[in-house]
Amino acid sequence: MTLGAAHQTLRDEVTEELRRRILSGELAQGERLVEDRLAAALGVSRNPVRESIRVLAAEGFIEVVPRLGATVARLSAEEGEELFDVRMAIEGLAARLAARKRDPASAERLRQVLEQAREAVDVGRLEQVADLNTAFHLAVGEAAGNSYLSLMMKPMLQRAQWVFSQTAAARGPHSWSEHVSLYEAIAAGDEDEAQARAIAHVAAARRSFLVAVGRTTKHPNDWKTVR
Amino acid sequence: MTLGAAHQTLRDEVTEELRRRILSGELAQGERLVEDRLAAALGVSRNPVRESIRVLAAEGFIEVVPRLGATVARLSAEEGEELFDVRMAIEGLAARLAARKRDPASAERLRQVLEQAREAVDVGRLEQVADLNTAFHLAVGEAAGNSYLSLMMKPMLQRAQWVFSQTAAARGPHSWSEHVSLYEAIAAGDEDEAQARAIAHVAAARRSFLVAVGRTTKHPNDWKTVR
DNA sequence: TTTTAGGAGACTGTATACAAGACCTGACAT
DNA sequence: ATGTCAGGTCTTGTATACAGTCTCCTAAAA
Repeated sequence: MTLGAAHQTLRDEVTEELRRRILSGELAQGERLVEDRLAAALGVSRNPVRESIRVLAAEGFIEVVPRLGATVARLSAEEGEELFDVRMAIEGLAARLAARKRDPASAERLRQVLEQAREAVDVGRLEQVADLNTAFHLAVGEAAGNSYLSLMMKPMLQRAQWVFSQTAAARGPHSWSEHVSLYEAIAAGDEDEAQARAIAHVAAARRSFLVAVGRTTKHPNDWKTVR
Repeated sequence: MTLGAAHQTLRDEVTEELRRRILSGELAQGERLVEDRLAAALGVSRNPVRESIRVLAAEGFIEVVPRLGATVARLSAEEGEELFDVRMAIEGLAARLAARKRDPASAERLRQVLEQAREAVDVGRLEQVADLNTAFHLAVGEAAGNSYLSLMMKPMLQRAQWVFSQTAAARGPHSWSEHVSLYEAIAAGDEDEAQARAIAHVAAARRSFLVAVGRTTKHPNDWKTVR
């Protein structure tokens, strides 16, 4: 394997690599995660792998049954949809708090991500766009200046990205104009507007998701694959 | 140690025990968690302890710095207050969804917890009351029938319990009448009312907290319902 | 044909062993 | 006084070893 030198510990590298593989679909829903195999594949011992599994389980990407082992979680269409309810509540709050705080550095960070995204969209690097989308939403969360909110949002947004990647439900460029208008409301310090736009944005994403699920699956409740 | 036989694996027992010790204050904020010592104290090897630490870190009860070790997280008064913002958003949503769903089994569960709480209050078992309070809020979350919401709420509510226990900011019996009225709104299927009562309940808890820490309220947070 | 017993293999759970980083201390130099 | 360097200790990171449990396959019994 080629675990980068960015991390200090193998368990962090393994955690990130496993999360990446799950988000990218390399590890399919329901797929069994055999510690030995993963360890061998990543060139490490079982220990870092096990610790990673606990973390990813706590974040909801993996399901663990004692003595039976770990599997990649399954996302039913219903669970996918449910996530949007949570996102609306959480991201609406994040946008409101961010607007209230109106921190210049955070605003700069948002602009930065938007700029990167515009480039990535132009060049058509779809993979990167998904990451930047997550980064933008996360940056709104950070801008709220609420540490527990940030802690919650990170796995939540990664899960959202997962839902989309598993559904082939990418959103068009209008998603980015929604981001821009959300940014503007935050920068203007308009709490109500910021919250409303964040909620509307997630609601739009939900509609895209539902359309995609309706299109790409024969049995809406059984769009999951595997095992 | 007296690890019960309720669990199948040591790591689950250790996780629960460590969480309990943190919530109860036996392990103080900022206290260093030395794996060897914990393992010896609990009569297990370091391995289950390490895995527990990862889980509790993901839940925000422990902070880990690679190669330096783990410490019990510190709760500033500000962080404690911030948690209430998140709770209002999340628990408001949970109450709304629970009212929408109106599941009889869930309602029964809520009644059950309320009944147990009434007994515990009568007998004056304060320790148990705190647990039942958390159990009630969690039951509302379960009643919403949203799996990711439940996943989020469990650590969030435990953290809330921690905030209160660390602040000696217990609430009086009126907290339970608020619970009852929340239950009634849910059972009646009144979404708006349920959400409003949940938010009001958390807001009241926030005021108790602020009084206990001797802090003046920054933002009354009067924002209304969502959706 | 269905059911059940039992045993081999695979895998997880737990413990132990070893490697390496971080911190402290004290001597010595500037 | 400040700095820094060496060594020893404490602790975490990682690997390996062993034990216990589950699965699955096979074959005998009903």
